[in-house]
Amino acid sequence: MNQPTGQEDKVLSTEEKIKEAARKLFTQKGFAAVRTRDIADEAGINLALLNYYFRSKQKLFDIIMLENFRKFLHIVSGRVLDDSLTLEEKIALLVDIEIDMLTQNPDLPLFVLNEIRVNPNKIAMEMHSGDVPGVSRLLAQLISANGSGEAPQMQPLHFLANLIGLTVFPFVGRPMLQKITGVDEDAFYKMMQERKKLIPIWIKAILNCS
Amino acid sequence: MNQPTGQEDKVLSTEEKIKEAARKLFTQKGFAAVRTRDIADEAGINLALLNYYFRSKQKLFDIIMLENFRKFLHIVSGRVLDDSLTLEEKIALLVDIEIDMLTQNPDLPLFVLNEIRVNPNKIAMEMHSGDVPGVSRLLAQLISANGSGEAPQMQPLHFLANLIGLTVFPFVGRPMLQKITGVDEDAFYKMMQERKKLIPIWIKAILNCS
DNA sequence: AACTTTTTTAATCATTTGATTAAATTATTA
DNA sequence: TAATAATTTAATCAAATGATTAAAAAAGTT
Repeated sequence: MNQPTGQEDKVLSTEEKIKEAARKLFTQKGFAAVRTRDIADEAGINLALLNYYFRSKQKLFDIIMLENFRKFLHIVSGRVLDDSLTLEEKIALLVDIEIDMLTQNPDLPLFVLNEIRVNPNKIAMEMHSGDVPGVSRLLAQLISANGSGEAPQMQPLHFLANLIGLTVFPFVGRPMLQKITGVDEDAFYKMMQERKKLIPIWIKAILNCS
Repeated sequence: MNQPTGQEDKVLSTEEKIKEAARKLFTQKGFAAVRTRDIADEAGINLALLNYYFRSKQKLFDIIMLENFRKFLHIVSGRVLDDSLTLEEKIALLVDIEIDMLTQNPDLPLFVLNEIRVNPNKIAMEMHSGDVPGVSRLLAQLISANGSGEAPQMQPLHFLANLIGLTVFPFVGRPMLQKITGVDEDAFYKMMQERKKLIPIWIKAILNCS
């Protein structure tokens, strides 16, 4: 009758309904701005069930936070990790994957960046002592490229800040950018698709100009 | 005896003490995560004085929000507005000013970006119907440069996203970037100073490569 | 069907929190 | 100095909020 028809959260267990409601609200507004009653209403369940399944608001939040972190960071590791691609190819792949992820989860980066600022240590173990798998290999590749004459030197932090900044920032600043430029939502997301091709070119230009 | 010695908030009126405490906490943690008692404690005043001087938590927050917005956006307009500088010169000036501002107010961008997301309309009038003075002139200059053969075409949104992304993002993502790259705080802020010179070069390279 | 376990509900608790009040203190004015 | 106004304080209120409880309903088991 009703297979996954599109958006409705049918055929979800109570526990899943709560979690999805919590994910939506927490990711949108952060821990402090969300009431447990908001979550219960959004999920369409009795308030007590939240505590029945998840013990406390904080424990529920922690689950969502961890999943959001993984979604934001682990994108990188999976496909970029193994292959023996060139630096340029990896960049192109990474940007492509990341922009798709951001298009589907536009609230994610602001949530993650806020959480990291509030609690820089809680994330520490998630990127196990500063080692997000894919990224560290990418940086190693950058450094070895630094040695060869191919591209001039660039500090890993500058490189990462540029790559993530160009990729992620437009999503974080979307309302501001739209307001200033007058671009509507459709056009905005089309331009984000354009950036899949543009950012790798720009990064290359940046690497070859200092 | 004690002139402005450096950091202490001496010789501040009660009203000013409350406002400074509120600015610090609200900018750091947002509206919902801050208690009026936190503000009173931080300011070292009686809780009732907050309402005596500012009526409500919301009204106090609105004042701080407006000032933070102006600080974040109006940087641009002042000095970049009048001069008859070239596009490149304006970019260099803008990046320089903005990085100094961000170094002194590292919490500002995340606060502003959060607020804009929560309430995109409240900001609308602050950048009066999409017209931040300095920026609109900058974009006009970009578009006219688009016409001349000097630099290839680039959409204003891409241009702005790149410029702001390269400039602002490192501050928003500082804890993450530090954790991944292992760069300590001193080195980080030194690199932000480097970016004053680097970003204009990079932007130029980006404009000349598509 | 009888019984047990799991899930759900409505009601309630204890704290927290934004705000107010009336009295006390300090500063200002006449 | 006396009177008046402004500021500050401690106590308190009412609503919001996270959490719990006991009973009811549903699902599962024998």
